[in-house]
Amino acid sequence: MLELRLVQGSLLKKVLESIKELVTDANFDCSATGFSLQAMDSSHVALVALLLRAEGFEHYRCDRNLSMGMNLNNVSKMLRCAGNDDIITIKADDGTDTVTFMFESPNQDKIADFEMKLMDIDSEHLGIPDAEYQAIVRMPSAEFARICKDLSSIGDTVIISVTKEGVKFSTAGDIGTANIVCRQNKTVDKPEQATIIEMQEPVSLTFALRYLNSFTKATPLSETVTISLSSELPVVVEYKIAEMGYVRFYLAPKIEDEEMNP
Amino acid sequence: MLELRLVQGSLLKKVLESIKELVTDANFDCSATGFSLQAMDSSHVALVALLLRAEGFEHYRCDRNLSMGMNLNNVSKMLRCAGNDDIITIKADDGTDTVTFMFESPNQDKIADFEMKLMDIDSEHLGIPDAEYQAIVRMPSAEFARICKDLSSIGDTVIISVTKEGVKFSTAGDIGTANIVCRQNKTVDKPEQATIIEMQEPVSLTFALRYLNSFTKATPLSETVTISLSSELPVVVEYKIAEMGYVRFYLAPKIEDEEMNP
DNA sequence: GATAACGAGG
DNA sequence: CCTCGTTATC
Repeated sequence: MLELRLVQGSLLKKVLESIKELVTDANFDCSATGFSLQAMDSSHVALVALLLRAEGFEHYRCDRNLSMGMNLNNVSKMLRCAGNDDIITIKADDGTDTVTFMFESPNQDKIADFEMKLMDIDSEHLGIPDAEYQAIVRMPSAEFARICKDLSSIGDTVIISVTKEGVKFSTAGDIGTANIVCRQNKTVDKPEQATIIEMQEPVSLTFALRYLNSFTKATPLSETVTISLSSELPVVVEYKIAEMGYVRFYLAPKIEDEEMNP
Repeated sequence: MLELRLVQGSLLKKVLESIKELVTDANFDCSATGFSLQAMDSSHVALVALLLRAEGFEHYRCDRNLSMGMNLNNVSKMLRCAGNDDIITIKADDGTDTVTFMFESPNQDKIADFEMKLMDIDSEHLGIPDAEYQAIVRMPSAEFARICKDLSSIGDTVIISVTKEGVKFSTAGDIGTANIVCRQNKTVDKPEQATIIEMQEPVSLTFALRYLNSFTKATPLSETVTISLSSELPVVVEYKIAEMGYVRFYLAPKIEDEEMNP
């Protein structure tokens, strides 16, 4: 028996909007500690990891570990039927192969329930090692989204270079080249407007903008994004979900030979 | 000679936006008592009835009954040229086959007139008997519109079931099922937010969501919608037009055999 | 032409 | 939070 009640239902709506472009089918894993998902994107290049900790729910009951396979587009269709201030409850009874999403309007006048069949999905649950990163950049998520969108109108890939002074995003395409430098800046009115760089050593890596632009669909989840970089390691683009967990996106850097012969 | 002056011209704009998706050509009937229209939708499944009473106009002159055939898309194109706070005058001289729409800006700085050829349209004017309905639901029009839109992302038809406690909208589709229950609620801040059920006996009927979604184009006309249901009778979805009349949509329920073999 | 996504205003 | 008006896209 599973019953998870989330008062801020809009959070779940945003989570699904942020990952459904990348992942079509995935298993949602429920345990006593939380609600999580890990899945490769359909072209097996990027990886999404979602965690919503049990403490973030108003009620969290999960009697035994459960892996529920769902088509994320269908989940998204159902969640779009929830109002932004609805309370969302996810239910699954033992011995059934369905999940129910229940939406309660704030004044309890409207109660909706949506039932969906679960699917069997093979998933290799990859252990993601905690790595030490050469550089970690924290910046406003809207600014990162704007940069990725802007650069993708010039080129297909971005070189992200971090030094102590700042982070540089560079691209090149048929029509020309572009460089956007964001300087470290801790002296701002609000901490979420800061750009902060924690650097062990300078690093410069190349990524496909197409995937980064998908990642930025998570921008509504957090004012801030954290980008963790190391040579030879996948970049981690993390959006924290207040009081509950995170959505993390992983993407392997392009190696230089690939850049020359795309 | 016909001359109708309507200070709140935006009303007429909204009326046309609400019915033009459903009906392409129709006769506008003018008599001493008011301005009305009755037409089937192009697939002959739904019926639209409009009434604007003479008292709602600032000037209303109609010397003899007149039936003016128009293409509603063309009328809508002209009315889109009127500002939302323009005063609209509809004119037709005897012995001509044209109608003139005149738009005056509030400060009288701009006066526009648009003349349109009338068309001959066969129309069987159906007498719509005043029926007793088993259940009449009054609810906020925006809420009804939201429900119809949400459910149509899951299924094609909706079962509307009314009991004393509330009204339930249910659908089923490939990805799952959905039920939305609205409880009767008279204790709200504003009367137009109430959901009120007048029920003689419980009723449950099935309708095509496609048509209901067209009906909800009339939502801007009224904060409130009234849904009148009886077994074997077409549902009536009514949007009252303040001080003037109404737009009513009629749609026959699907019978169960049709549900099974669509 | 209609819907979706975005940004501004109430 | 919702509504509107606009734009972009199919």
